Amino acid sequence: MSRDLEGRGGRVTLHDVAAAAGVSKSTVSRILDERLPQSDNDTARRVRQVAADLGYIRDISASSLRRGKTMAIGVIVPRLTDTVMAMLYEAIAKACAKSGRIALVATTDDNIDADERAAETLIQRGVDGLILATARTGDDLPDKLEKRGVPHVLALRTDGHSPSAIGDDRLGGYLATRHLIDLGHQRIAIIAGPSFASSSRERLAGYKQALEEASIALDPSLIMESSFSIEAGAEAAEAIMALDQRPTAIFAVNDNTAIGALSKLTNMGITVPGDISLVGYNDIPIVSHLPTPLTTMRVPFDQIAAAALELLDTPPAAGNSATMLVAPTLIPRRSSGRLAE
Amino acid sequence: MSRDLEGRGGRVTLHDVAAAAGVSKSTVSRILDERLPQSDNDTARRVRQVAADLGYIRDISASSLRRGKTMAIGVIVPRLTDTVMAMLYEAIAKACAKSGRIALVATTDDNIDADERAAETLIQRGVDGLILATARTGDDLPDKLEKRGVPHVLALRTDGHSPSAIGDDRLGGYLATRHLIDLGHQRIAIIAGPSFASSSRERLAGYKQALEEASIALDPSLIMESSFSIEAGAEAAEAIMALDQRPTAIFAVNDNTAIGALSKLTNMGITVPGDISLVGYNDIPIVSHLPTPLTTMRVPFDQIAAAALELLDTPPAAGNSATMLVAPTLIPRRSSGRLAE
DNA sequence: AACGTTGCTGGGAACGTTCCCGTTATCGTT
DNA sequence: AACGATAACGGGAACGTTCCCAGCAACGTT
Repeated sequence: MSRDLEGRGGRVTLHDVAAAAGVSKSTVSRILDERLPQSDNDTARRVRQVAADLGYIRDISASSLRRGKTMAIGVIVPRLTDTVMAMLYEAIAKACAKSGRIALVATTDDNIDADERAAETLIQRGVDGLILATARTGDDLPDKLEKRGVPHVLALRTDGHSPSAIGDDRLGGYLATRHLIDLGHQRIAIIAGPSFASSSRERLAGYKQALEEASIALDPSLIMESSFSIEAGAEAAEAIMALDQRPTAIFAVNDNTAIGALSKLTNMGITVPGDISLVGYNDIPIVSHLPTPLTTMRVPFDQIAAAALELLDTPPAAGNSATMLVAPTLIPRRSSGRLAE
Repeated sequence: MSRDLEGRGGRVTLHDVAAAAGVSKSTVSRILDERLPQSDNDTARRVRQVAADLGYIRDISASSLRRGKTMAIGVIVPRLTDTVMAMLYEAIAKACAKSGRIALVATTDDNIDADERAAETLIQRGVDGLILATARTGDDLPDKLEKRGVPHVLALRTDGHSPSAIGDDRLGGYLATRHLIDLGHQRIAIIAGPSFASSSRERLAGYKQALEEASIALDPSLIMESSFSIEAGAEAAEAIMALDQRPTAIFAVNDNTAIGALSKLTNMGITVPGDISLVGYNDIPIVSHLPTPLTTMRVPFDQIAAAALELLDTPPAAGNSATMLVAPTLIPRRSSGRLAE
């Protein structure tokens, strides 16, 4: 009632709360410290009440300055319009929220310079660590970060030596291909994605492994390198269908290329799964709603996000494995069917 | 060479730079202030050089504390896995970067409580302003923000009185419908979206306006309320096709519902555009790659983002129009065709 | 030669929080 | 009743930056 401070244009500070509650600002600070076990003192309760009444909000800048931490994590992805990246980011954001942190995101458009610029921007923002989903072979950003002492983790893709939280892409590639083999397919093409990404390389490796295990000879002409885009999927499908000996099934490195392939096949008058079976990867929301719902591999982004944060928080001891793998699961849908004899 | 400070575990501060350059920290601060016109003094150049050599990075927490600004803008969207929202966010992030700001994003999953929580989170993070893409009728968040003195703008959707940067949805609805009418269609259904969003309401209004202008009687049974989801589009399409008198064209309130509709129609053996024409809204990347590329309205998200920031920076004088409209354009593709006689 | 202008400089007080540390209160033990 | 242990508290110095203000030199004007 007799508070004449609050009108003062400015914000409610710790000092104001302290004055109103009749204690020192140190005490208020201690009581409102979310890291300490919440005391249910008499004063504690009163102070919390007063703080709430006054609408006190801790000034994060002052807090961060003093604590030396911002409780912010930087996330770098190629683009958010790629639903896979949006899913990853949302998972990371949710995991961050659980530990009172916030995830800042920057995009690079798959431009390798933008990658460094994005990192710089986020570092200037004072993030406590960086999660990179843009790793590609020959990218030295992780090493630079290492040298500068910036905590960082790779997600979804790995460079082979930096701490990484990734899906088990080899297993995924194996399971997807194995699924097609189990359906009777022998001649299976792969839209292989770019070789600069560990995810595509590993999925390809899993594909080869499944073929070998089933004693199916590897036909190099069935391996179509591509990018991750819808268009690349369409082009690859076209190239595959131009082969002398057409395959009866296609494993696409991700849902985007699968969508492109599906589109192209439909336009060529080739039915899925009637004429050809198709498997994608990632299980982005849209693929279950396509005219032909897509068989795909589901990746537990929540676990990848959690693993990434864990790696950031407790960097693995040198020599220890710094890669956390999470297993994908097959989601069978209509786009893959038994081979017609 | 003779710098023994930098080893000290910690960061390079203004003080270190000042010492190394032989000037006071005030001078360094002034020279490195990015808001002032860049002076090309003799000392200025030297200080900048020293700062770069030492790898000085301004502590954003300290800076924000002192300046009373964080140069961060909060963005609240339902979800980023909705490509429209991802596009909007990327546009905002880019616009922010131009003015040295960063965009923090929070998602609500279309949950109205999460809306307030998201705002709270971002405010606690000290954002200088908030951009809301979640406005719905009956939502009092904008008013609460107004009362608390938190600068804010609505984007994509408006509540009718808060400052808003939106597409001209009525025009868009009109143009889309008009396009179908021009192709000879008379019986046009609309998958109308949710009535809680101004965007769907206005697109519906535009639809009605186009019909009226063409003297086509409005048939209420052709108006299907829905959500914004793919599934809702499929359901709506099914309902529309169950009508006694089927329409020859459908205008879907957004691309998602159009995709759902397309999917359902295909599965019902109804061809697009052979049996029925279809128009979507937003031009998300995927729709140009569908088996039947989708005719849709393109929304200039860059302009919406720029307008939103402008409204945040220079709040319109009371009484002045607080709504900035940007016009969408029709992108004709294969999904809409001339009515077969 | 005295005077205001202009431009650059450095000292030092903020910004709001956290955290160290010395003080005081509370309690159970001998 | 005296004592040590434990817990809660308050004063005050940081954290790194910005910004006000006074000082000072250089300059052109009267």
